[in-house]
Amino acid sequence: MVTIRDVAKESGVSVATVSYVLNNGPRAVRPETRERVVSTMRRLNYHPNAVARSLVRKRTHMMGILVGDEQSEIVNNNYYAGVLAGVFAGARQRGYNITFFTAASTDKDIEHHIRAQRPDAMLMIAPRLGQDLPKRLKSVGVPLGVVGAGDSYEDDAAICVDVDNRAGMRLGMQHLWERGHRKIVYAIGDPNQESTQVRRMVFEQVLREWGVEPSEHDFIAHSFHKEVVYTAVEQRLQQASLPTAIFAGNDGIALATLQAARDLGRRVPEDIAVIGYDDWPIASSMTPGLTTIRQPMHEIGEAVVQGLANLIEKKSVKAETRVKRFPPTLIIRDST
Amino acid sequence: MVTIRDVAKESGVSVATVSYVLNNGPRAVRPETRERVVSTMRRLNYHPNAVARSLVRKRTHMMGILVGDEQSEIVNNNYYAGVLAGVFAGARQRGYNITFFTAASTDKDIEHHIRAQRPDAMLMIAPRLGQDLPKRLKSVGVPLGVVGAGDSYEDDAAICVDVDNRAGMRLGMQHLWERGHRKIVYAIGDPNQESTQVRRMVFEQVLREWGVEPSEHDFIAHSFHKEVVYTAVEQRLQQASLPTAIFAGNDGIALATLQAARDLGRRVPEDIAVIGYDDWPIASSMTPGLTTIRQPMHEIGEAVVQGLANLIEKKSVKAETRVKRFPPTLIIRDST
DNA sequence: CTGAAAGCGCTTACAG
DNA sequence: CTGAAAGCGCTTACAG
Repeated sequence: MVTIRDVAKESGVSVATVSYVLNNGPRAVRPETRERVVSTMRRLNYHPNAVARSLVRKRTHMMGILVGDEQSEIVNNNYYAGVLAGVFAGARQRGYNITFFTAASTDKDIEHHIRAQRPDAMLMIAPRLGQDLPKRLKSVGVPLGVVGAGDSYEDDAAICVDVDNRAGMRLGMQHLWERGHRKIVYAIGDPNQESTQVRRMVFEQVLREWGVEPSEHDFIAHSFHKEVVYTAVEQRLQQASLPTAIFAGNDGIALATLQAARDLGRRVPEDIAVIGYDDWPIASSMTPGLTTIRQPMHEIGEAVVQGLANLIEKKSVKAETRVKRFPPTLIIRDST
Repeated sequence: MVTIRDVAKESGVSVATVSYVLNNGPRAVRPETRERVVSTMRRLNYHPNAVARSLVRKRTHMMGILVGDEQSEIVNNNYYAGVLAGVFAGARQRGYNITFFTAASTDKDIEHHIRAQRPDAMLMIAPRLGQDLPKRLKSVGVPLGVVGAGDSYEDDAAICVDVDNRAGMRLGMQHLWERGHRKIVYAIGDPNQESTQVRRMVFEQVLREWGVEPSEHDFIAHSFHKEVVYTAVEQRLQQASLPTAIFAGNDGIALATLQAARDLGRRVPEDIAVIGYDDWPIASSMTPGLTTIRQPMHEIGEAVVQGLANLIEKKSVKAETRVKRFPPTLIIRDST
């Protein structure tokens, strides 16, 4: 590998000078000298070693994401994947790489890993509630960007981006109301997610506004696993006092719901309406096409990275960009 | 940040000694000394700087993946995502991080980026054919692992892992034959993918074995985009000389195919049978449940990383592990 | 406008 | 068993 020293020697200048042409400053270099250096860099096929650079600059141009024991999110959760695509796009614009830290499992391990690797920032996508990692990161001094956790980590995260879940839930409920639905069951996701909590709250709130007192019976599944959802829907649809609509916690839950309804011979939306949340790419291909609440996953992913990049580079960020909420959209298809 | 020097001073030893206890060798340290060093490391909350380490060791413990202008694969291609999950699992086992290089677009950029970042290896998942990146990487000296490209990059890649596509295609064709299908259309994917090429070849071969001369008319779509597939299937199903079955290039194509058939009022499998390829997590949730050829995506992802790790660490790899083919499985559901 | 030198935080021969 | 020192490949004050 050719180093800065080789280029210096070959150009008859000092390594300092080579460095200054490499970085376009901060000190000026005489045009002829710069020319000469540039051409020998090209001739020797020189590429500055980013590792050495990181060491002295104390900046790795890398943002980290943790990947746990099971990496099922990437495969089974299109929200996660959609946000990730946005994260990559944002990282590309700002010149960051995205590193998945695989090695760690306990919070302590993770802290160790991060202190060792020196990412410029860390990212959490749809984290579970009640983790103390954000606090640890804060003490380590690595800025944290959190996506899809509402304001639950607002104190310890530098950037919080999410969809406006209250608005999204109301959008869906209002749509069901307009379609004449009064008896609605919520096939709700993992209670350990902030979004689940908020949406549940709004669901109950809206029910009360309709003059209906919500009960535990209105919630089923409590999980994102398709098998669990399938069974829960199957059971609920065979009990007395049938709902006319099911609100699904996300489009994955909606898919399992459609499947259970189909297997029971129920027509959607005639016998039972189904509405999802997220608008996964496959939503329009479901049978029937799924009505759902769209989250701008790509924009959300881009936004965290932009926010973090601003923070890293400008050392500060406007208060109104620290916490960002994107508006959801109601996408009406054939399932309601 | 506390450094090795702080620990040395605080323990009354040299930095060399601290380094040797840190790495458990290669030189022995007196037990009492080691004890003392370990405890001050803990007390000072010391975490060795991986960047500095990488600089001297010339090993980053990182494998890189390129992400292009559009990152749609992660969202729309469950094969890619499934392999990725396996890659993460393998990386975790062997102590590597996975970095997505976002910055580059041209091959030259990419080479530059890689020379700068110094990944221990690079990974390509389902790459398009005819790229010269593999050759460039070879000249850079970074080992390359290729997944899902058959043997097309065998000369320049260090590790090639894939499913046995010939076997997979035969499995599907034989199943269709047994179900009585003689007139089959192949909704084929992007011709720029090795898998597409191989499967097409086997498709034609099997047809000839059946005594049927394949024609251009037997292939439709030539793309992985669902809109393109939808339109192609829609048109084909309204022409004369209807097929009794459609073989889809992957499960995404199969989904769009099912959708088109449904919208035309065709019953699956009664009017038209559909078989997919890959076995995405949603395959069982389609309407009807999709018969498909399963690829062990997770194992494939793990295998590349294991192969590369062996290469990096042992400097060599057995010839039989350099190229690896996993057997596919026929998963029979309700669409055939 | 430019060079010589210190330093980033480690590892590892060299010498005892 | 251990320390002093060189070196990995850069950046950036310091001095001219």
